[in-house]
Amino acid sequence: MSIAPKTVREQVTNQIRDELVAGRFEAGTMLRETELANRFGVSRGPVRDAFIQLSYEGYLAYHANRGVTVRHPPNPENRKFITSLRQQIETHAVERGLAKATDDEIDNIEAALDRLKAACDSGDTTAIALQDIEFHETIMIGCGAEDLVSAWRQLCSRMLLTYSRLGDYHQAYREHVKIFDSVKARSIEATIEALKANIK
Amino acid sequence: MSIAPKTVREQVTNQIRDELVAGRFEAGTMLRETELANRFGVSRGPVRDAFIQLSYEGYLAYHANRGVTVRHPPNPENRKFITSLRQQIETHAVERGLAKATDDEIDNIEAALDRLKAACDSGDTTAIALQDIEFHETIMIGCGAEDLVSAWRQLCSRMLLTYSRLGDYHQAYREHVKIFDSVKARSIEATIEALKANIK
DNA sequence: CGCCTGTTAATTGTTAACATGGTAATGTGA
DNA sequence: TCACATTACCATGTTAACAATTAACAGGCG
Repeated sequence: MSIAPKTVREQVTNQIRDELVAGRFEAGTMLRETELANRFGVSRGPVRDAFIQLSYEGYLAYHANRGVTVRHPPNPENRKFITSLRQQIETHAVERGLAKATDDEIDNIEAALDRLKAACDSGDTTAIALQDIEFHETIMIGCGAEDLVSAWRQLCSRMLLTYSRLGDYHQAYREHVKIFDSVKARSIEATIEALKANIK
Repeated sequence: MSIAPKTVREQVTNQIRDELVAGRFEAGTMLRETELANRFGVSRGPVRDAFIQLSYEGYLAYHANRGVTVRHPPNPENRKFITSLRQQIETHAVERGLAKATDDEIDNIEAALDRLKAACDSGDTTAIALQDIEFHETIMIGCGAEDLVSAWRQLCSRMLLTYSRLGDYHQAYREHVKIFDSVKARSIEATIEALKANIK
C-alpha cells in the first residue's frame, strides 16, 4: 500500500520532502511559495499547505510573513537522545500491540519491506531513507500505535536530513528482514532485539 | 512574550485549539471548514491552514477529501508512557541547556509564570491548561532545546484533551513556582526534581 | 428482496486576483 | 561618510469563485 498520492497537495508535499531528504536545499535556505509553485506547475495554495505540513513534520521552520526555512539537522548529542526516545516508542508499541496485529497488517509490513528492498536495489539513498522510516511506521500502525506515530515521526524526520547509513545499505536491509521475521513470528522479545540492533 | 496572534490564521488556530482543549467538541466529531469560517467571519483559507496545523499538533485527524475529526485522548496506558517521555525530554533539555540560559530567557520564563498565575486566579481551566504547557515550553526554549519542542508538543497536546488537574490548581501553581525558583537559581538537580514532581 | 448503478447535494480541493506586510535600496540630511 | 527616513518592490496573507471528489439516495435490474 504505497500510498498513491492523489491530491496535488500530497504530491507537492512528497516531492519537497524528497528533495529535503536528498539534501537538495542547504540548511537555513528560505523556500519561496511562488518559485516552487511555478516549478511544479500548480498554484501557491497547495505549496502553502505543504509548507505548513512539513513544518509540523519537523523539516521546515515557519516564520510569519517571511516564509519557511530549511531546518538544521539535530546536533550529535541530541541525535543520541532522539535515538533513545525512538527506541523506547517502537519498543512500547511492539510490547503493547504485536500480539493483536492481524494477518492483514503483517502483509502490509511485508509490502513495506518489499519496497525497501526495491529502494536498496536501486541504490537511491533518498528512497532508502524514506522507505526505511515507512517500514518502521507500518509496524507501529500494525501494533495499533497510531496514537504515537505523529510524535515519533517528528523525532525521526529531521534525523533524515543527514541520513547516511550509506556505508552498507544491504546490511541495513538485512536488519530489516530480521525485524520482519520476528514480527511475523509474533515474537515480542526477538522483535525488540532486532529493532534495537537497527535503530542507532 | 505571550505571542500576540497577528495573522488571521494564528487567531483561528488558537481559537479552535482553545475550544478543543475546553472540550467543546466531542471526540470523533467532524469539523467543517465552512461552518467555522462563517462563525469566525473569515474565509475558508485560514481555517484550512488551521486544520492542517492542528492535525500536526496532534489534536485533529486529517482525512483526505473528507475533512478533519477530533482525535480521542490517549488511553490510560499510553498516558503513562507519554508522561515518561515528556519527563525525559524536559529533563534532557534542562541538563544540557540550563547553564547556558541567558537572563533574558529567565525573564521570559517568569513572564510565562505570571500568565499562569493570572489564569489560575481567573479559574479558567482551559487557560490554565494552555499556560501550563506554555510555561514548560518557555523553559525548553530557554534551555536552547527548540530542536525538541515540536515533538514534545505532539506528546503533550492530546493529553490536554482531558486536562483535569482541576482538583487543586493552586497546588499546581505552587509546583510551577518551585520549578521557576530552581531555574532562576540555575540549579539543574533542583529543577529536574521539581519537574518530576509536576509532570505526572 | 437485495444489490448495483446513476444522479445529486454537499464538502473539500484548487486557483487566481487582490490586500497586506516586510525588506532592502534609495535619497536626504547632518 | 554615516545615520535615518522614505519608498518601491516582492513575498506572503486572504479572499471568493470554480473544479473535483465524496457519500447518500433513488431507481432499476437480477
